[in-house]
Amino acid sequence: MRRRFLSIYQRLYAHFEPQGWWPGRGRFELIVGALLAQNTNWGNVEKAIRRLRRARALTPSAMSALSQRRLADLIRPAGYFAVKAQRLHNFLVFLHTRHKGSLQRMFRDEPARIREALLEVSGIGPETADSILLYAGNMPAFVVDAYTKRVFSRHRIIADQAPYREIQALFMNHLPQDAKLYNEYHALLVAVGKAYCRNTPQCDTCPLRSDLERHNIPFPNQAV
DNA sequence: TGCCAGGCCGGGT
DNA sequence: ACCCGGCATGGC
Repeated sequence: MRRRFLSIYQRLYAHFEPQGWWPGRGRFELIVGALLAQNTNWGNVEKAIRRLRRARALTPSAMSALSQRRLADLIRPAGYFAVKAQRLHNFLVFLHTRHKGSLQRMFRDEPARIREALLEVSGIGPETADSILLYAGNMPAFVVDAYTKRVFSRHRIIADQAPYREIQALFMNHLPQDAKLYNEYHALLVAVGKAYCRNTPQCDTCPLRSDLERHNIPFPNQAV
């Protein structure tokens, strides 16, 4: 099983360019991106981030100074703008009360404790918490998203209804605890998911096709 | 045109 | 412990 997790990664890595998700961005911008990206097209998230940058609102203190209404207006292109403005606000309150508004302080904590604390914030669920740990904190937390579930359940490695923690544990128990690896693996799964593993799968040209064949798994678009 | 995108919450069984 | 409706914009 350990080999299989690595071979899937290697096959994806060979097929796609390195994805380099979120390089050279500030931590706060990454956290904002993680919240805005919830069930949302990434292009729309980038628009919202650009608007925030233009408004010089991409620091915790600057964003805290905005009214909910103004914040919601700035992030409008990302969709769900009212809920997301509230969620950003919830995070800012958490950061302020628990870490004096300092991300530096927040990330000094143990990853497991940060995660637990983040999950207490309304609007931050398991995936968003892990995205924050991984992409903003450079901590080895594997991020499980809709594509991860889809790709791996179609390969019969996990059940379709498998709970988040179970899937995450599977990855983390079978891979080295390496933030860089988790970052790239997750990004590659999104890439292959978008290109080949939608509702109508394109398995015949998918880079993971040989993996399906080796394990005698019928293509999802074939009758089982 | 309709469907979908890097979820999560709150209320109901 | 699940299941579901709601949340919303922009791109194809």
